[in-house]
Amino acid sequence: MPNPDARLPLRPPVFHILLALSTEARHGLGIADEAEAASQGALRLGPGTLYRSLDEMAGDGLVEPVPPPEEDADPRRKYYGITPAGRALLQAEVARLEQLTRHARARLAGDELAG
Amino acid sequence: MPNPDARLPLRPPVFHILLALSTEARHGLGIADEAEAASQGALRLGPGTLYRSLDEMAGDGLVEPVPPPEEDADPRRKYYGITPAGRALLQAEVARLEQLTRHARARLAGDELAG
DNA sequence: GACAGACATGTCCACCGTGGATATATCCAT
DNA sequence: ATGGATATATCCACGGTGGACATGTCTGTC
Repeated sequence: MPNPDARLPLRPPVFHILLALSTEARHGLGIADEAEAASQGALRLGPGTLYRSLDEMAGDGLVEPVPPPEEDADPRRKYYGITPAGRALLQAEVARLEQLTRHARARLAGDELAG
Repeated sequence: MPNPDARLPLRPPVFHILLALSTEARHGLGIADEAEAASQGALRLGPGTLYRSLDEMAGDGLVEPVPPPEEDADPRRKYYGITPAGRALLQAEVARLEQLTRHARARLAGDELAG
């Protein structure tokens, strides 16, 4: 992945899945729960989007199956971890969003008065 | 609009149209050009999305038709300006994106080494 | 040990937004 | 006057979304 920017912008489900996996490996529904909590309920990841995205992302090398982090984990759960390529792509997207918000902030300068 | 957050997140075209209008009134294609320049070519606003979005946003009171800013402007051009409601919504979305990037940055702490 | 309900993954389908193609009209330059 | 560029507007095929549904498995209770 010489140029992650070519894959940007990330679709919201892909972004939130990468973000949820950035701290630790999780299983499908655990990712959805984490994404919903992190966005304060704003994002609801339906099963269709969730599992299809995970398949695609695994095919693209952004995430990969990993063994369960706990010995006695529910064997139905399939855990995924983020790959270096996935982390690089997440960083590129965050940088892009930061640039976007900086640009917007510069344009909205002075509007704080209007609350 | 007592609670702008209820309309979040904004679809990318709506966000970029509001952003392009945040500094000055513009006409349709001028908005598309500005949005493309501001995103360094990353966003291409097709005519379908552009004019449909403008119609919807005008119906929602986010933008409104305004007289041409120049006396000798091309009469074919239809200029739009951002309304207070549109500006409030744009601010809410920027705040949401900032919170999202802060959250992501906190999780990616230490990754700068991998650059 | 059998049953019921919850949990986890996976598939299918209808809806919606996107953006390119196309159409129409008008402006500007030669 | 003619041709190319500009501007708005509509139409349609494509892709993504997410809810409904299906299947299988685990856990708790009696």
